[in-house]
Parts: sequence; C-alpha cells; structure tokens
Amino acid sequence: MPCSLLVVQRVASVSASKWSILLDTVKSSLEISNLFTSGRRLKTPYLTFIVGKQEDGNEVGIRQHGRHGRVAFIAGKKLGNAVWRNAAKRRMRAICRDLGGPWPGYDVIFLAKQSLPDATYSKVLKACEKTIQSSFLSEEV
RNA sequence: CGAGUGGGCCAGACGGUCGCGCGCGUCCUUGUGGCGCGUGAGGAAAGUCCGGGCUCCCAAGGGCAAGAUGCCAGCUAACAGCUGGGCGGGGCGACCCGACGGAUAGUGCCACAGAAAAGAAAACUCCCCUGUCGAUGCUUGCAUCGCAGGAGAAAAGCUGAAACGGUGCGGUAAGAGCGCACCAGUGCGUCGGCAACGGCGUAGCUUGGUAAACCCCAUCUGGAGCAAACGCAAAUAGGAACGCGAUACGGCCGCCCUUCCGUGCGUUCGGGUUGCGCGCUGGAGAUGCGCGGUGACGUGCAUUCGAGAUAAAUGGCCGUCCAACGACAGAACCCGGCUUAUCGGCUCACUCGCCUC
RNA sequence: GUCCCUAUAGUCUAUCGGUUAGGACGCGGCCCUUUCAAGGCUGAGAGACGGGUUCGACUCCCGUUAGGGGCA
Repeated sequence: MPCSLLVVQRVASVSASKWSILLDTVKSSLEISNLFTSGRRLKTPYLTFIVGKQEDGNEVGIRQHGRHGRVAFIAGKKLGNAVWRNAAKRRMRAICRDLGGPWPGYDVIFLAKQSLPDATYSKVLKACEKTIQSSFLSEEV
C-alpha cells in the first residue's frame, strides 16, 4: 500500500502521572509495510489492530526513542471523504487512550474500517476492550 | 385558501463534563511540562473551470504560431463574471432561457432520396404551340392519345432536415415580381438612441444551411507555480561577485529576430539535497451609517481584528427545547467569479385561480 | 496541495460528422473425432453519465463521474 494513502497520527509520550505522551510517527513507509506483512492482526467489526513486537535489531529506533511503545492511526483514503477520515482518526485516538495504550515494547497500528464512525462509541469501545483483553495483553504481559 | 415566480438569511440552540490545534500570561522539577485566559472551518471550504494578486525564470522590444472571448453600453484589479438595455424563444402571468459578430472575403461539406443540394448551368418529366403525320371517336372538323419539330419556362415534378420569397388577383398560347395588394427579408434615406436596435418612407432589390468546419474581423493572453521564492545548520561535486574580452555555443521554458547576459583567464567569497525557519495571514478585509448612481458598483466617516495546521486541530457523553437527532460536507498562499452537491426552516416582493365583503 | 491525461463487447484495440460501430483473443451452439485439442460454420455481446451545436454526434463543445500519471 503506498504511503500517500495512509494517515499516521503523532501522539504524545507518557509523562509522570497522566496518559499523555509523544509519539514519533512510524513515519517511514518501510516500517509500516513491515508491520503490515509481519504483524498479528486482531479484527473487530469496526477496526483492525496490527500488532508487532519491537525487534532488538531495531537499534536506532530504541536508542532514539527508548522502549516505550508506538502507535499509528490509519484511515484509508478510499473509504471516505475528509470528514469521515478526521472522525475516524479522532475515534481511534480516543479508543487508544481509553484502552491504556501505547503499550511498551509494541508497535500498534489502528486501521479504520468503513463502519467505524457510524457506530456508537460505547459499542466500539466494548468490542475493542474484549479483543485486546483476550489477546496479547493477557498472553504476553 | 390553493398553485407558482424571483431575491435575501440561517445551517440546530443553551447548560454541564471529558478531550484537541494555535496564541498570550504565569508557575516550577526548564520541557515532547502544569495551570489560567483568549481564539478556532464553509455556503459551497469541493470540482480546479476561468480571472487576478504574490514569487521566480537576467532584462527589454518586434514578428509568427497557438489559445481565449464574441449583440450593445457600463461595473471591476481582472474575467468566460455581474448590472442595465436590445433582439430571438418559452410561459395566461410574475418571470425564465439564449457561445446572440461575419455565410456578397475565400475554401470545404450537405450521406440516402431526388430532375436538381448551390454561378439555378445543362439535361429529363410535365405544361404550351405547330403539322400534307398516325390511331380512335363521332356532332365531318373538332376532341383525345401517340409521333415529329419548335418557342418559352423563376408554374408543377412523388423526394428531403433544407428546393432559389409566401398568399391572392390580374396578365399570358402556357407561364414567370411580368404588374398590383398584403406579409417576410434586404439595400438606401430619414427620425429617435452613446450604441445594439427601433419607428417611418422608399426601391421588385429576393442573396440556401453549416463558422461548438477551416476561416475573416475586433479585443485579450510571455512561462511556471507557495513542493514558487528566500534564510540557517553539518558532510561530498557544480557555483557567485569584480576586472579584461574575438569566434562559436548557450540563455530569454512554443518558434524566429534585435539589443543584452553567460561559458575563457585572474582575484575574492562561499554553496545543490534533508530538517527547521520564513513566505503565513491586516486584506481589492468585515460591520454600521451617510452620499452619488435605475443598477452592478463607487465613495466618506466611525468601529473592529474573525483559523494558520504540517500526517494536519471542532468531537464523545448527559440534560432541556425545536413537529423534526439535523443534509451536502473540512481551510492548507490569498482574493473575485462560475459550476456541481445539499436535510430543512425563516423572510420580503410579485403573479395566476377560486371564495367572501 | 498542484499540474496533466484517458474512458469503445469479458480483455486488447480501430474509426475523416453520414449503412446495422470494424478486428483479434475469449464465450455459446453445430460439424469433424471413439473422446479432447486443433480446424470449419454460425451466434450473442460495446460508445462512462447528463446536456448542447448540427438534418444527423463514438467523433465537435460544455458539465459531471470513474480511473491513471508527473512534481521534492
């Protein structure tokens, strides 16, 4: 998938008490396509998570940014117009915050599906919580 | 009351709570920070279809090509926009629609059908006349048909989208603007109007369509575009300024020409890309009042500052209200337009029909 | 963001404004063969959408829609 079709959102990094962080973007299209090919996919009706463990081989990334996790939000251009994409990215940022992310040691891509902005927020949150709980957090941590 | 026409305005509101971009202030544990305050998308922000501003291409001029516009006058920074007027078409009407210059400047095209598709030129059918011609009929010198010859022909000729003005009367052997009346068009004259154009008079003057075919005429247009352009920082090649200068080549982003500039030598100074900054929002700005103008618009005064992100900021939840859970949809250098998408609501002016007074 | 280009059968592709839009591959049916392939005969199938100019539009003009490309 070409880089121009993706929308990756920068987020803030963790600081003392609050959630907020700073995120470097997984800006390079190389890293994104690596995640797309090698990451684990967790599907919900509204969006798809693509989870990849941060490799030790990625020395530069760790040296520069430390070991805290990274996130990316992607709303495909073919799925809707600008209003749809902005709404989808807001939704996904809110979901990430409510779920407690980003998760140390992992790169997570939030990939929006068509129905994301149309559903009510509570439904989406519930579905995502369920998926996340039953998957990598409970297994790996 | 019903049906309709044109213009303007709004684009859910209020409160609570969590959250986002930018600016300012303040605090400290100085940073990818906390707190507080302020501010924060549209009528189309869209399509990128036109027109400008702004920036660079060293600069200036001329010619050709290419493109755009196209009733007239005005408005404007400019326009393919807007306003007013004219003409044509539609509607009972309010009103709406129109790429609406030139076809005697020239060239091309007009399939099929048709005698003919553009100098109405020739040929054909038909019409008319003539006959030591032929046939038929009888009212016995005429009628009809055929044949031959001849004059005229702008009447008629199934066609076709379109046939060389139309209708009527006269005229004639038969006919024809051949003559006349009315209608349509054209030329000329005159009057009104800045003009487009319109009114009147006059001349038988009667020239097919197509220019969103080539073209002619008039007016306009250099090219590229904020990923333009400029500045700062670290590593590797071109470079920039000044002085001297013949040919050749290159530059002036369609082509050609002229002036001009560069490539050569010497001296001096420092640099393509990535990141950040700048451009970046105070402007043909907005609101109100007044004045000029039929109007678009112009102008004076007062008040006011209303986004500037850089993967890109406006939402989630709760409560109340609206008959309605609320359409199309998100700034990316900035403006003026056009076009397209759009749930509904409010309001002003006007038209037609019906009823009542 | 900005500047451009294209659209014809399932696919690839022709066309000067004038018959029923031509061709190749593919598809259906029949023949041939014991059967399949090859071959022969035959058939179906298209102008992105909406307006306009013209007697007449795939072609000319305007507007939408959908694809594709260039830029640092």
